[in-house]
Amino acid sequence: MSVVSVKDVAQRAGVSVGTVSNVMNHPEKVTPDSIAKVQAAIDELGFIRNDAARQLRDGRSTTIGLVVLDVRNPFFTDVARGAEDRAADAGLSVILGNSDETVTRESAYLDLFEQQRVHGVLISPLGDISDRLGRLRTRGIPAVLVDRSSSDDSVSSVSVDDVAGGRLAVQHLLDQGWRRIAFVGGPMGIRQVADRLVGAREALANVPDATLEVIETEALSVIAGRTVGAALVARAERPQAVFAANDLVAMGVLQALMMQGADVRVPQDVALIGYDDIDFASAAVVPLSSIRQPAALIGQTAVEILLEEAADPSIARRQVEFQPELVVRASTFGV
Amino acid sequence: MSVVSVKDVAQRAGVSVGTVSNVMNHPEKVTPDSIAKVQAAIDELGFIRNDAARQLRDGRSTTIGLVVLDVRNPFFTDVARGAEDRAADAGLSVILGNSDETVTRESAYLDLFEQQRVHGVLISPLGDISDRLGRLRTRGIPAVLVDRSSSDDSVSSVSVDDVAGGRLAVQHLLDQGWRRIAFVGGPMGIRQVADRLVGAREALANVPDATLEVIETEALSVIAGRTVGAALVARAERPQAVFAANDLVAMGVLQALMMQGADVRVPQDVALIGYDDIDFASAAVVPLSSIRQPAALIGQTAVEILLEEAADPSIARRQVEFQPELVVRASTFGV
DNA sequence: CTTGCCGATTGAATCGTTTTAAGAACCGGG
DNA sequence: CCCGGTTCTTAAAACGATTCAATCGGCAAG
Repeated sequence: MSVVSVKDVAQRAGVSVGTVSNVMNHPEKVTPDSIAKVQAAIDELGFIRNDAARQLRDGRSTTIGLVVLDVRNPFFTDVARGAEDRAADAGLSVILGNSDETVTRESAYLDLFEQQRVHGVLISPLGDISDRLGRLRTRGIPAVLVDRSSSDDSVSSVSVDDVAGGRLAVQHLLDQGWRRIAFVGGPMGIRQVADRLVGAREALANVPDATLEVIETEALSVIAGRTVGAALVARAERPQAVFAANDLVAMGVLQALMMQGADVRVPQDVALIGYDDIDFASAAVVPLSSIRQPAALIGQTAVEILLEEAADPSIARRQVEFQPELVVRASTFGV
Repeated sequence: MSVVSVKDVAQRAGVSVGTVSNVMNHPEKVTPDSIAKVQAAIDELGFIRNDAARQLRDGRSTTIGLVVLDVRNPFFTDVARGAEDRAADAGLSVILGNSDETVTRESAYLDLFEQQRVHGVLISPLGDISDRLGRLRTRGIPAVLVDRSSSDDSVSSVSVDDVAGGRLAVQHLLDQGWRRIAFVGGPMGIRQVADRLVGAREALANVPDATLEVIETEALSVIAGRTVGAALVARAERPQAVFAANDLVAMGVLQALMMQGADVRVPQDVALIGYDDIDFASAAVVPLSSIRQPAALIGQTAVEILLEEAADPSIARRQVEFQPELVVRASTFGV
C-alpha cells in the first residue's frame, strides 16, 4: 500500500514541497521549467493530493451538503441535479443526504456535515431548525433553505409559493364543477403540506357549497397514497375530486382506484390532481394533472446564494420565491 | 467565527487533549469521572470534531463513494438506499456521484473519491476501468462493481444476470405469440444494455420465424424512449412487440405511442416490456411488464463485500450474481 | 517505610498540505 | 564590479485529532 505525498513528488522533481504546492495552486508564481518538472513527477508517481490535509489547512472542504426530505421523490433528485450542476461550475461537489422525513436522520446529517466542515448546507428542513443553522453560521458554514421559505430573516431561502399552489389546484377542481373535495397528504408537520392545505382552503372560501375533507397520511409516498386510495374504494360516499399533496401520493391513490376489482374511473368517478409534476406524472395510467415547480432551477439558485454567502458572510439574506404553475391533464378533464 | 477544538475542550474540562480524544474513541480507558467532565465541556462548548484532522491522522475517511450511471433512474436510487442503510449500520455514510453515462464525469468522481481517501468505492462502471480500480486498491481503497459482473477476478462485483433477464423478457414476448420484435436501448457501450440484447438474441435463436430489430438510443432516458416511440408511430410497419432496455425508455416509448393523435394501442397494436421494475412501472398508462432486479439488496450486498475487503485486503474477491424475475402486467397481456 | 505494580493521564510527535517570511538567484544600471 | 530590485525557491510553521511512550499516583506486599 504505497502512499505518494507532495514530499515524494518534490524529491522526484528535485524541488521543494512549497514549489510543488505552488504548481498546483498558484502556477503563475512558478517557472515554466519547474511546472514541467513537477508535472512530470506527478504523472510518473500517480500523485493525487490528500483532501483531508488540504481541508485541515484551510478550514473548509470543497463540498456542499444537501439534505432532502426524500430521495425517492423525483422532485428532489431534480433539485439535486440543479445544485450539482451549479456547484460543479464552481469546482465544488455535492453530497446528498436523505432525511426520510425523520428528525433524527436530519440531525445526523447536519452533524456529519458540520464534522466535515462543508462549504455550506442546503436543506429542505423538517421542523424549525433555525437555531441549528444559526450555530452552523457562527462556525462559518452558511445554510440556505430549499423548497421552504424561512420564517425569519436570519437565513436565506429558495422556495415555491405553496399556498398559491394549493389554491391553483383546488381552484381548478372547482372550475371543473366538483364540490366535494378531499385533500390527501401528511404529516401536517411538513410545512409544504400545511401550506398547500391552506391554499386549498383559501380557494374553497369563495364557494359556499363546496366542502373539503382532509385525509392525513403518515408520509408522502406511493404506498401511503395507495392505502388512502384503497380506503376510498371501500367507501360508499366518495369525494368527487382529490387533491394529493404530491405526485407520489397521487400516483398511489390512482393505482388503488384503478386496481382490478375496484374500477373507480378517473376522472369520471373521482378526479385527481397531484403536486410537483414529476416526469412520471404524464406517463401515469391516467395522465396526472399537477402543479409544476421549477426543481432544477431551485437547486441552482440555492447554490448560487450559498456561494455568495460563503464568499461574504455579511451579505444580506435573500428570500427567493418562485411561482408554481398548473398543468392540466386527463385526470381532471371536465366530466 | 469561533472554532472549538479538542484543545479548548481539554482546557475547559481541566484535562489533557489525549484524555479528550480517549473519551471519544476509547472510553474504556478513561475514568467515569473524566468522561463526565469532558462530556460536559463538549456540550457546553458545542464541540464537533473536525473530520479532516481525524482522517488525516488515520489515512482514510468514514465515507463510501458510490458512482451510478443515472440518479434519475429509480433503480439506482434504490441501490443507493440499500447501500446507505448497510453503511449506516457500520457508522459510515455514502456520498453519491452521478456519472450520467459520461466517461469524463465518471473519472472526475473517481478522482474526487481518491482525493478524499474514501473508505471504499462502489461503482456502476461505464467502460473498462479495471486499471483505475487496481490503482485504487494499491492505495488501500477497495472497490466493488455494482450492477455489473467483472470481466476478471481482480475485483469483486454484485450483479444481476442481464443475459438471463434479456432472455426472460423476449421469451415472454415469444410465448405470447409475437414474432416481429424490436429492442430499444443504448448506447451499446453500456454493458447492461449489450448483455440484455445478447439474452434477447438467445431467446430468438429457438424460433426460426422470429425477427429482432435493434433500435439504438443515445441514452437510457424517458426522453430517448419518447423519440423512438414517436418514430414508431410514424412508421407504416411497426414491430409487434418492443423490449426496452430499461423502464425509463419503456415509459418514454409508451407515452409517445399513446399520445393524442397517435393512438397506437398497447398491447393490442404494440406490446411493451421494460427492465428494472421501478415503482412507477406499475402505475404507468398501461401497467408495464418488466424484469425485476433486487435493487436495495444489491446495494446492501455491495457494501457488505466492501467492508470485508476494507477490513482484510487479502481476502478473496467475490462475484455475487442475482437472478432477475419476470413481472407480467397489462402491457404484454396476450392479444 | 520502601518497593513494585498497575491503571489513568499527559505531552509530544505525527499525518500531508498550504502559506509565509526569509533567502537565493538573477537582472540591468551606475 | 557592486548594488537595488525583481522573481523564484525554500524551509518552517501552521491546521486539529490521534496515538504512544513516558510519567504520575495510589495501593498492596514485603
